[in-house]
Amino acid sequence: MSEPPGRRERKKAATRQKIADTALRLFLDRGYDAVGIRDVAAEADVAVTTVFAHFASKEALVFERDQDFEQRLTQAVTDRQPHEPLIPALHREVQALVRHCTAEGSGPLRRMIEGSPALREYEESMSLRHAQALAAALAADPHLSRSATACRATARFAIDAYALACRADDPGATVDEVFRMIEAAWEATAP
Amino acid sequence: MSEPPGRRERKKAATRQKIADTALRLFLDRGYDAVGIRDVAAEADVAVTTVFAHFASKEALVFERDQDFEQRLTQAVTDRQPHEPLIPALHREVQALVRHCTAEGSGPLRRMIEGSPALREYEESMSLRHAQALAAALAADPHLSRSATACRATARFAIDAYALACRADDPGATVDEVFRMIEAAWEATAP
DNA sequence: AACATAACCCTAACCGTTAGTGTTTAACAA
DNA sequence: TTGTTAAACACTAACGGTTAGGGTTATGTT
Repeated sequence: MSEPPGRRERKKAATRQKIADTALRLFLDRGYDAVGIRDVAAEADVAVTTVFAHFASKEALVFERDQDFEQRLTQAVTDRQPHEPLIPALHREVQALVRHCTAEGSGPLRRMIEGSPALREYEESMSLRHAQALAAALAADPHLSRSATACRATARFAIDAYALACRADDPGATVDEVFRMIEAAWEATAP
Repeated sequence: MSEPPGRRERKKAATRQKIADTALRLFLDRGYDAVGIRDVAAEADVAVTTVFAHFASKEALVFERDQDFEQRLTQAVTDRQPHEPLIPALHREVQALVRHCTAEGSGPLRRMIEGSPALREYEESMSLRHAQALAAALAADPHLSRSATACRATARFAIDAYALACRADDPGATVDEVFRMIEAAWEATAP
């Protein structure tokens, strides 16, 4: 799984990193809309096509850091202790994810995202994909035996909790409050 | 509120309608991605700039029909009988909206939307705005006196119900099931 | 009649994104 | 070592959504 990477892969990773770093720096410096892909490419000293060889879109440059979001969510479900109830495990993980997204130093980045419709849309779209992955994980858990609809709804509710908390005055309390609601909703689906 | 519209406004409305109709026809005919804005403009016999004077984006052309979605949702809350409990009223309205979106003849349109990432993203984005409007309506209701977080969460849950049902095998049953969950979640927030 | 302006047109461009077509260079086999 | 292959990258040109700039026409108003 982890062969010592050759020079080629190291160079590729370095190029990718350089592009991402340059982009984020320029975006935070001059504003997301004021920086074009051509600017990023020039500053990173690569061709425009190379940027798109590493990142699917301009928006993707901004969300380089949190790629494992989806994995962490689904693992919170699949890797929890046997017989540990679902909702507290999910609650804990969402709490952790929210802390990460509202951590010291993430302020300017969040402000930039909230300030750009394109970035907000992109983030929502990511969230929906994560909700679908989480729904699949819930549906696959043999201990849970709930309907597909219940799984899908609960997954979306959990993502809602995350989204609301990231923008709330008191993120921690928001996660707790919404998860009290989710707990009740989940119980209402018991077979 | 409703002065008899002059010739000018009538012509404007006619132009808008012609653009929307032409666009939808071409999209359903040849596929959303295969039709460019320049094609729509040419077929509707208007300038490209005129298209964007009436519609904010290419995607907006597709969703011309359901503009009153947001209004219907919030009115279901504000216009309900005095002392009528919130959730059943919301449940009924969402049920109606889902029926509208899964009605006979809406199939091709839905398939087109689901088939285009751009259209899906746009619809999500609309939904989020609707959720915010609904949350505001909930927060403004003097009979409800719930926290802002509870209102926001419930609003998003209701939108989730709509979104899930529109894509479900049995839309009606899906709305009912998710609203059973929402009812429980809402009760859990009682002061 | 004279004016103001809303609605529209045309052109040219900007920007994200992609296709097509080389060129370099790391990885590897002979 | 040398030759081969394929990945990574560069360059150019274009496409499609979107907008700015600047002009024309027709409508409502004085």
